[in-house]
Amino acid sequence: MTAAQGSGRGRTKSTGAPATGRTHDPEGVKRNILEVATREFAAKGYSGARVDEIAAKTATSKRMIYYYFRDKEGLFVAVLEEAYSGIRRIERDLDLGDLPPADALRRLTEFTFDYQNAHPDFVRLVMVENIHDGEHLERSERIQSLNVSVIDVLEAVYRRGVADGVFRAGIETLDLHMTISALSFFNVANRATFSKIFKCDMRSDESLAKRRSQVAETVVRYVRKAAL
Amino acid sequence: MTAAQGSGRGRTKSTGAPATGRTHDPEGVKRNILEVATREFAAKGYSGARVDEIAAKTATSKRMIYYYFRDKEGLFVAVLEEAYSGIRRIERDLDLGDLPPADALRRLTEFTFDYQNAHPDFVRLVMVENIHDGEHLERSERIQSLNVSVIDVLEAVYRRGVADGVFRAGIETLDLHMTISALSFFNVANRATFSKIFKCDMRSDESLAKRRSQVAETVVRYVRKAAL
DNA sequence: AACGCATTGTACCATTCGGTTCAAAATCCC
DNA sequence: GGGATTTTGAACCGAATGGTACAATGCGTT
Repeated sequence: MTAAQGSGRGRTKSTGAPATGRTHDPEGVKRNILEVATREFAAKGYSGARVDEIAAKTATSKRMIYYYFRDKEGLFVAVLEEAYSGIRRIERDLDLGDLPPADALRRLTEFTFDYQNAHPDFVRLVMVENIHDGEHLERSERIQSLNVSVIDVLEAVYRRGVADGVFRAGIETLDLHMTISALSFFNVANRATFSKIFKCDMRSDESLAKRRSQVAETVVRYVRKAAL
Repeated sequence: MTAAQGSGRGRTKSTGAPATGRTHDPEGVKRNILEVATREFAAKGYSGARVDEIAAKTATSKRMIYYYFRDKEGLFVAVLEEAYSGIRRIERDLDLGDLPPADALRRLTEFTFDYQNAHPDFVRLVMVENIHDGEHLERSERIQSLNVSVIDVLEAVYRRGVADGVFRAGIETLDLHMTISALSFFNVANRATFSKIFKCDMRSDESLAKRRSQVAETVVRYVRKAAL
């Protein structure tokens, strides 16, 4: 919060370096603010995050936060929107090719697991939002309108599996998705308390790889039609 | 925050009713504060909870909070300790009788699922603590010393299942517990966002019962030795 | 019946926090 | 190249917040 900003912001008048930094770069400024705010809200929760501190870690000033996002709540909603569109975008591009249903389901699960692990900030924001009963999520039209494509992908895989006779019938896609989410989410969300209480490491590459395959196995076994 | 406290606290001098309320009742006062604080921290997170508001909802005053718990952090740690000893106490008394391993595992899972559902405040406190990277949990000797008896119970059931040839070998108890926790936790923790995004109800008795049996089924299928 | 300690209430304080004022500077567009 | 508009910064503000000073009251003990 000291050196990163201040007097010499590297895009001032005299040296005249319009190369990278335009002096007016609204999108860049907004993006910058959102990135910093994402980290702060994820790290300290909604109330714990301080607008002043977010501003300090930004290349711009507090004034700009209020200029672009109106107030703290507006900023948080924007952060949430960004975070949610992140996964949705990736989910949409998820291509399971023509894998056999069980393999496709396994891959989809592992993908979810990996995504959550790679994006702890997203996971934490979801936690924060849940503490607040999803009130911000409710307020955002943009999030409401993001259609959840995982469900479709998952549905297709499941149907294929049932048709092939490898999956048992009667499972609802949403329930299946909930299982996948729950197992993936927990590993990131409850890492701190769980690992402290049970004195284990949940972040090492080995633990992650191991857990990842367990989660996938759990999901597949849940839908697989029992042999015999 | 209005009528519940104020002038007539029902235990004042003149009417002299020593029946219930002793004027000096440290334990009662502490308990009262902890109850209120639990609700507040669970509802609004650590930073979002206000000491003044907790005090206002108490039968006593802010002064007492600082007198007994030193500061806001001390209060939160005490709240966490209470919450954790809650489950531990129940876990300890969990008796699975001589149920066949699969049934015992199912019951243990359902028990965990039910407990979390019956104690959303506990779940939320764990979320809050995770947002803060478990720093308070680390500080509490009392929590550190609470031994986690579920693991022993689970271990016993699992071993019995392997011995009986109904469970496959090679599963670590801790991993199994993580699966049970994850599936139970999610339903309470992410209720708000999940139900809003997928437009479903996760609190009705039917959904809960349905989900409960799915979770148990998921766990059992994970450990059960595949027929054939 | 009075001492001393645990317990409680009131009023208050310093700081922090979200948010704003006011005006300057840079840019765009003609 | 100049005026309207957008973008930015520093200082400032009132309310809220965590925490305390101080005094007082009740209680068990002797």
